[in-house]
Amino acid sequence: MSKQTIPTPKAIRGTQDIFGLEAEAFGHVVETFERVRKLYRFRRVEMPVFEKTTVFSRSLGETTDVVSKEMYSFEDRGGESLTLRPEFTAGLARAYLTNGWQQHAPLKIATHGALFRYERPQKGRYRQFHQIDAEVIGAAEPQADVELLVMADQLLRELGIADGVTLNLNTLGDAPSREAWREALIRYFRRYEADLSDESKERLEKNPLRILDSKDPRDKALTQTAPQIDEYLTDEAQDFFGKVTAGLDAAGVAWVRAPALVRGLDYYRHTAFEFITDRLGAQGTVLGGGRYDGLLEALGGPATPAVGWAAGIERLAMLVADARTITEPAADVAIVPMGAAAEAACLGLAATLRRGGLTVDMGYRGNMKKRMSRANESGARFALIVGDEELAAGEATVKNLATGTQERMALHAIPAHIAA
RNA sequence: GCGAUCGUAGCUCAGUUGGUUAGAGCGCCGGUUUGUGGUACCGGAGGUCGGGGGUUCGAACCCCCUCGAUCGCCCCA
Repeated sequence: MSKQTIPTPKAIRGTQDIFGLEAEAFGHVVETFERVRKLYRFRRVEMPVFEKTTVFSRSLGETTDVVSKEMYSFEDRGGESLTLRPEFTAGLARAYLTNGWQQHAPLKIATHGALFRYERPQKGRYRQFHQIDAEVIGAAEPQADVELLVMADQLLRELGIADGVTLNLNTLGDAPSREAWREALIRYFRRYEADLSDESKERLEKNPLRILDSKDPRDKALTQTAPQIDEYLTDEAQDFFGKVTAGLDAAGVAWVRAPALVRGLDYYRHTAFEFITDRLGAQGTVLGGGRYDGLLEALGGPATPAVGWAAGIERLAMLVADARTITEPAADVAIVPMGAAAEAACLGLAATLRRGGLTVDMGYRGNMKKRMSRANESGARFALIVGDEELAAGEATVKNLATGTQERMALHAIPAHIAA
């Protein structure tokens, strides 16, 4: 562009500047979420983007990858370790405990905003990314799981991206079920340890459930015949899962059982789910969540059942943009003043029309040809041309940009003409 | 953190085995038209070839480093 001696700073890796149509798609996702969440009476929450590091390290577990290498942590001037939130749930749980929101239990809340993880960027995966999030805290009932899932389903439908998206559903059972299953898996995989991929050999020690969703063909051969959670579900856990699936069926939400869908951390119980699309490659999960009875205790609170989900706005926006359901809003009218006197008068005209709810474009500069050209690009149905002649008569020339026909008209008659 | 592919104009890309002043389309600006857009024609601006180093008489092209992007792995709480 120019010979600069001052180098322009570049954007941070993994961040994005979202503009125009993409930003419209992004906003559409958030607006749709806001609308749907109100239908289900989820209350809005605004949260800080940073917390004490312990909020995340305790709730997520010190040894998880997220905590050990993916958090943006720093010390403030008082020497306290703070962290940009890598997820919503831990902060919401903290707020629930520190603000006494127990009084509202069961509390249905929703929020959205930026999250930060120090990861290698990929399609639909960024270091600063954005999610919408819904949680029910203080409800042990399967109805909470159902309500969240039905809401998620409705959201995807209203976004027009439900085609090609499948709800994958699993249960991890209650604590005894989960523990029995976990031990059975360890016994099973230890027998075939030599045949496992290197990653899964390590998972066997750290996070055995994760072997089940390994992509390595060597592992896949073994996971086929691995013990299933169903064999280890207690009656209570079975009953819980049955109520969730029955609720989904009653609400007309399609789902498939995904026995390999797991959550690594111990406090995950019962329901685990992901809405997965076939259109985003390796980043196919479009919305995911589950029940996390036990998290609140990890933060020093009383035993509190909770369930929730989150969805990446960028990924949803990509699907929305692919579906071509989004356009940048067109103007209703474009005003084309000619001359200084007309320009001043047109500021008044523009304000009047906008106060009346019309979308109005009026350029800052340019000759008439240029302004007409801009009027055309704005998508306006009408151009209002005001020169000295019109001004003197209290009129404007109203040009229909689609047909090219135009007529002189009194200013006060314009709103009705446009509305017609 | 690991692997692969790729960085040329605002955008999408071309650029021969290394060989003069690096091209096209779209977009942008101006003109044909100083009160009329969308079409057409004419003209113009715009490039440290991502950055640095090296090889060579000569590098957009070859080599090394680096930054970034894309795709995948790990991970996805």
